[in-house]
Amino acid sequence: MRQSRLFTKTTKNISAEEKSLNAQLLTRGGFVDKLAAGIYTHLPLGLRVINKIGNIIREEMNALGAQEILMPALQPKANWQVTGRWDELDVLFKLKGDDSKEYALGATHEEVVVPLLGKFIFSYKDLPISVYQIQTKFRNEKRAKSGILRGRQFLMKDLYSFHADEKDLGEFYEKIKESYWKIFERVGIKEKTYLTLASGGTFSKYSHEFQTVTDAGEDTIYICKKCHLSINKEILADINPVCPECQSEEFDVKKAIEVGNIFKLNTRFSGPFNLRFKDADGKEKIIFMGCFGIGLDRLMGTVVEICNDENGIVWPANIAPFQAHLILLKPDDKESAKEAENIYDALQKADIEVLFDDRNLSAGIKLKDGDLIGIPVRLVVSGRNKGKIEVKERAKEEVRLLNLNEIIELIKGL
RNA sequence: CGGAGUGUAGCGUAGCGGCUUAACGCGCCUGCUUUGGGAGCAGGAGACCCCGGGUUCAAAUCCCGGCACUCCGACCA
Repeated sequence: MRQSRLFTKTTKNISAEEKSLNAQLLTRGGFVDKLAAGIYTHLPLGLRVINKIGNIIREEMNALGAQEILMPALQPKANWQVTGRWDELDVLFKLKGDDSKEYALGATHEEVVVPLLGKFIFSYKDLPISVYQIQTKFRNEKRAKSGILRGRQFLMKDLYSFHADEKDLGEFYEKIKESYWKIFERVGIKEKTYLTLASGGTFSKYSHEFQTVTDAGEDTIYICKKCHLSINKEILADINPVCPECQSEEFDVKKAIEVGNIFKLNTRFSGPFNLRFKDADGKEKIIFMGCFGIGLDRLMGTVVEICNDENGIVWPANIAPFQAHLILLKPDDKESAKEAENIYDALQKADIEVLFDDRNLSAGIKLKDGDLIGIPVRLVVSGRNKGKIEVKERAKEEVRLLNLNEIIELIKGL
């Protein structure tokens, strides 16, 4: 894509009121725009990141055999009354149509997915099954905060699994854990992420959260020095002061942000909706469920909180908005302009996503913008280096002169 | 939902009761000069000073009430 055609612009001036680092960098770089507290537009660069995160999640969910669907955000009151959550769930947005029928905006989708699957699951032969979606969630947070980390509207991957018994649910739960680790590895935050024992809410005693350590986090976790399992402060009183996994009593205390949460719902929702199946022995049995979430916006914000330096964002290669940032430093120099056009074409033919800064602006602006936007590989064409292209990786200091083939190899290897 | 702070041009800010005809920086437009780390000169456009009420000869400025945003806390299936 030609940067001269990108309608968003970077800016130096953002409100002193915006304290959150992820919001500062994403706003300055033109990735997001805030409409209201906790409500953001994804601009072209930001949407590309979100889509890459979404596709990584899709690949891992599909690998588990889960099937992608898309459920409605607008949900009838009646469904929420079945589970009692119309009155219980204080973050639920409620609204009335002209006909005075009442609706909820989906804060989560158990109330839709359970009756949905009830239309298709009859026999033990239909189990297990899992479905997921990537969809907008609405939660009326009393206080939106931390930039895109806690919004009132956000994209979430939520997967719901259906099982014949508790044992099968437990096995699937372990598989999801592995799958989540792969996702967090691919988006570049695995090293700072800890499996964390947390409250199970109203569903079960405990759940597991994937908590990524950053000072921007809202949660406090106790990381076991011995086995690296961590414990959310919220339940520490229950099991204090011993790690359930290894009995160690030594912890590192850190702030962290919850990037994923996995629950054994058991029969909390299959019960009220009477979701049953006929087992091989001819008996009607209740279905066991699990639910498994990852917030996409929050994941993007978490990556930004971790991957940055004083000059801007440093995107991990797998989720960067583009793979390469080609910068034509002196657009008036016809020879290097032609060279840059040729490189642009060649990279695109090699199937590399490239942002081409062809703007007629000063060198300083272009280089600063490049660092702020944070694309992993920067290619500078200035007419200075005949036959070679100046290459700098965003995460490194070193500048190298390479030819086109070497560059393509470098980018594909990241 | 409690506490605190802040709302002035597209953005960031100054001005906080009378030399105010609302100023400065960024951005934007014109022209010229520039081009390896947010360039220079000259000219120009752009503001219901958040909304509503009040005090006063006089309100961006003081008072009251909204609304919005930010931070702290509570909350966070």
